[in-house]
Amino acid sequence: MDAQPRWLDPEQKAAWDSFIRMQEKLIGRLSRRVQADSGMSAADYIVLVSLTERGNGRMRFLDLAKLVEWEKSRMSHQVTRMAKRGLVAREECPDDGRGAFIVATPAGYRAIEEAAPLHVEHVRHLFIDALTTNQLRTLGRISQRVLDHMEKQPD
Amino acid sequence: MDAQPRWLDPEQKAAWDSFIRMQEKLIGRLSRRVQADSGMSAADYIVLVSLTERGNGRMRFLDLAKLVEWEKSRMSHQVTRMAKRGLVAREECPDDGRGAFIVATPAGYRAIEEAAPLHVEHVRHLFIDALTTNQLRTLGRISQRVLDHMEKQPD
DNA sequence: GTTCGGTAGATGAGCTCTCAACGATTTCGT
DNA sequence: ACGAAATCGTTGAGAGCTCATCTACCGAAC
Repeated sequence: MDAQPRWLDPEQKAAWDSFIRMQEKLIGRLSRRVQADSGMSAADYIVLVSLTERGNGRMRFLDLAKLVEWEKSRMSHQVTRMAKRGLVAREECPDDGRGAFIVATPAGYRAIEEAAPLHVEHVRHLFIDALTTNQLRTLGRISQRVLDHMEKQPD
Repeated sequence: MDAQPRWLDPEQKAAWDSFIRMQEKLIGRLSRRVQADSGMSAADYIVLVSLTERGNGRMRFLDLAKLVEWEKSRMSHQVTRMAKRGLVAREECPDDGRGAFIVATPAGYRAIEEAAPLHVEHVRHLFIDALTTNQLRTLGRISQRVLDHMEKQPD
């Protein structure tokens, strides 16, 4: 049966709404700014950061996809586009005939090194500066907690 | 000059990363679930909610766009698609020859009334249930603070 | 009443994402 | 060794978003 949905109480709803609005506005602004000052999309940016920071410029396709938590299809299209613009390249994997490496090109390194400082500044201005040290720490903990909670669920 | 970017310290970076990952994963899952169990995208959902909850099923085009903080172009395309599927309709505005009303159709009402309880359940399972009452309250306050901070900036 | 700037909204091109299907290889069971 | 199943990654179609541009209308100034 369960005909009565358990609606959120007003405080829960207010918190959820604030969170959603904040998050949308923040992400929206940040990606518009990154796009504006580096010509890269937020997706380009995160791919290059992951590749250079965590993989030393070279990573297996699916590892990269898992790292940023994208579907492989999305990553594949993204890599195709970035390869077309010369930011990354595909390389064959000797160990596994199906596999591929994604490699950051010199142009890719240049792009990310140029974009990163501006990106950090935007993160500061939009987000970090709005909060006290304690609030930021708290938000980090809460985020991690939601993340852990989701890990336990399928999907 | 300013050749040295002010990088985030490790704690700030960790908090930012957690927040970003959490937010992406959460939004991703939620919209996939809404899509899966109602056939509506998150965008459809929020448009219908805004329209029915705040406008009594009928709102001026730009008011709706402002309410959800979308560009008018996005809203226009969205309304076109939703109109094609019969969820909303456009109506002329007698007072202003340029203007238009967006109206939720009966099918739109049915769709939102069917989707809303499921939506709430997903929000609970993914998010609310992960946090204590206090944490949720805190997150709400922090979100509002970031929001207020952004309001003060252009863009 | 005409002209001029501003506002309401639509539209088209191009890029990005999702979903489902596919080809190619590897791995596993027997 | 051989067929089945799983894994790696690509592709195409269709939906969605952004940006620039466009038309139609309003309101005020002259």
